[in-house]
Amino acid sequence: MFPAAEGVAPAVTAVFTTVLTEGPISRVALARRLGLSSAAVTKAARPLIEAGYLEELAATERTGPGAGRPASPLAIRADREFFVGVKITGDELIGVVCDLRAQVRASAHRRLDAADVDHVLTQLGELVGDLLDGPGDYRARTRWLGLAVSGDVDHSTGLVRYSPFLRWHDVALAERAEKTTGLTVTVENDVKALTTAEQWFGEGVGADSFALVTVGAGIGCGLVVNGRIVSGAHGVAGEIGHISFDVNGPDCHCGSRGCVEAVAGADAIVSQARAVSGRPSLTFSDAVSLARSGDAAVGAVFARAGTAIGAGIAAVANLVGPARIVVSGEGLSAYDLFEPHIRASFQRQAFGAAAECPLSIRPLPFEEWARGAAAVSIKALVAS
Amino acid sequence: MFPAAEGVAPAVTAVFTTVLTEGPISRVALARRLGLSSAAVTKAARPLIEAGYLEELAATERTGPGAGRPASPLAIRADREFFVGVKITGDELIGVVCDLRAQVRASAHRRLDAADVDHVLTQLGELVGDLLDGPGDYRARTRWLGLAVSGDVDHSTGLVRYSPFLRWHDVALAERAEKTTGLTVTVENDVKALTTAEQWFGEGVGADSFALVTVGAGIGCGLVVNGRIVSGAHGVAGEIGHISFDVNGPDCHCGSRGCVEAVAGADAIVSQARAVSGRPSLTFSDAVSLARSGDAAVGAVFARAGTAIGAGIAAVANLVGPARIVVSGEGLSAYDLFEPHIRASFQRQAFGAAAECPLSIRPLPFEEWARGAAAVSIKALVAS
DNA sequence: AATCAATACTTGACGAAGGAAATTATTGAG
DNA sequence: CTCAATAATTTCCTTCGTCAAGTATTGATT
Repeated sequence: MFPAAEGVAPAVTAVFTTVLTEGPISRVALARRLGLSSAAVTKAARPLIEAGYLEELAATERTGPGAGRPASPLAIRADREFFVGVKITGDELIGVVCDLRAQVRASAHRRLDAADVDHVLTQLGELVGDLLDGPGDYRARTRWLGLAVSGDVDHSTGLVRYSPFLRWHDVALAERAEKTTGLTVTVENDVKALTTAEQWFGEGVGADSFALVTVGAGIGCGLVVNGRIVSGAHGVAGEIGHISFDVNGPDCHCGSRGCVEAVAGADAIVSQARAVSGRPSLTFSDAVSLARSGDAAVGAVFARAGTAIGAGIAAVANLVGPARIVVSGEGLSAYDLFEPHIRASFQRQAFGAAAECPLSIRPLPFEEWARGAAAVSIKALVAS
Repeated sequence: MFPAAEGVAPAVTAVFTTVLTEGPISRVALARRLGLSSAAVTKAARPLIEAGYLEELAATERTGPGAGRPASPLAIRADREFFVGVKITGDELIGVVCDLRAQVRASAHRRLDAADVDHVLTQLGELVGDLLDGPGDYRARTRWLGLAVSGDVDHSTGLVRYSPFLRWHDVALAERAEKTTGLTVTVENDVKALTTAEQWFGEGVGADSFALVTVGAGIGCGLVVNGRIVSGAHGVAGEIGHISFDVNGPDCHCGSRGCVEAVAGADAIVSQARAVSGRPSLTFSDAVSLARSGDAAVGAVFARAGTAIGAGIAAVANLVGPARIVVSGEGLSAYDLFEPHIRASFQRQAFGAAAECPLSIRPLPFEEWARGAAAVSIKALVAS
């Protein structure tokens, strides 16, 4: 399988991971970066090159003084292997094929008529078939399938303990999906999957700690601290949506009041917008249009939501002090309406140097969720 | 120095750390616990025993089936080495001598007339002399001094970057204290030091993650996630005191409003108690007495403070999901006034399973800060 | 052009660390 | 008094990574 599979040589994994995340890099630079001797890097790189996972690039133009043998950087051979990632929602499957660098090569989706496990698996099997047997001829070079599900997921066993949106309890999803597809399956919580993608292939690269905040139906948060994802001892972590920033705020379905989600969740925004506009059938995109066309009352709803999100982000910054924070999600398709209020609120409530934490605020293509699932399976390959 | 000093054998450190924190434990149990072969544990334990750090206890009564050779558990020889820990505040030095198990063997303190570095160092030298040359004859078996300071501290270099209470900027404290005392000095932020003590020798033992909340002049929080202390990329972490739980709450000195500290800090409690009681010179202990004797208005001040602390703790639980939370600090000498409100507020705002996180609420002897400093130096010994 | 310094990489001998399996130690049960 | 069970140790071996020496490839200097 993977060159380091049996007898796991730490250096092999370290070298591969570093080349994967920090791009073409010479052996000497790797040695410095990893605290290894250059001899160790040479030895670790060889099986990876022989197995086709790495390749040597032509010497690049020199930097520094000018004398000396030029480096021949190691790079990932992105098309050595492909990975399928699928995000499972209550009414849809979104699937992608990614290469080793987590670049999306193909995508497809399927509507779900029901969320029962059998139906989902049937559709999943067909979706994977469409992706792998369609143009691109990925089938032969694909062994892994990553699934992303919202809710409480045990990544190590592939068990979905409880997923409220899907109404699943204790579903052995990895096992069943392996039977259906013949691929090796990883299952992960959707926010954690997205966080993994960001950690290895996005803005989290090189950062020892960072936070990813997702804004959509719910407000979630994936956390990386000391280079590792935070899971929560009781299965709860990153519940930024249920931090209360206003003791007198509106009731939240969780039983508390003034939660971020009760003000900034998609449902909350729609119902507030309906109330202030007097239009009971208004949708989220109607609200966005109204706000953009200058409706002050609806604009204030978005402002209030942005302020709440900023408060939640400030709490993250004050508590764990991530190196950077990415704010993303479907809700941020209207990010122009949120952004200034998120930033202002964050600056107001971040304590001292925490206010220096860079925020990236950007919308999130829905495919990203599926890409996150694929990223988890890439990580699983490396660990295998 | 330490048996594993040169050529750092990971197993030696792992064995020592585990015996230190998880008490007398047999080699076989250690092997299971650490994922090592029993042969490796035998080899790692030998130099530790020879150096006098560990000893073999007599076989204990058996558990389980009943047949087989009884285990001879390994235990720390607590009096093998002693450690001085000193907490430096703006007007006092509190010092202790601890043994290897971080048990306090002696303590002393000194008032400070000024907080300038020279004066502090002079007093520190005398305090250390008093502790080591007094009864107990610790001098010969003491090589380490741990210092705990509030503010921004670079533990790796022993530099105090900025300490607001002491008004210190960029003081090379470790270096200077080593010259003064002749001991090897570690410097750490006071809350982190206390957290270390709790992680290795207190309620954090065995927990992969936990939080320590200190209630006093300020409200602080030390966090351990995935077994490691959280430091914050920008030097800020655990600032639970500046999480806002009420957008319309009172102004805080940090520039925001409704911060936990602005309601539950010692100063905030005193000034609120003065306002409601109409006694402008009332002290913190006066407020405690009034509340305990049934003064409803002053009682409400404490209730409000407890509610604020509970909100902050709920934010920690929702975000990082620690295995347990310890609430402690000078302010909790009046913990009977806080406790029910902390718990009620926590339960209300903790999301889902986060509410299952056990809270330990207890007062904190002031010496504990100094013990924390000593614990950091014990950790430094092990890492050396 | 020949040489040299500088840097990148490779090779092979060595040593440290930990594992596997056999061996010794010590107990309780039959 | 033997046997089964568990704990600890010993011996031998593999693996991993370092060290130091050597090869490769460049620009600069003579």
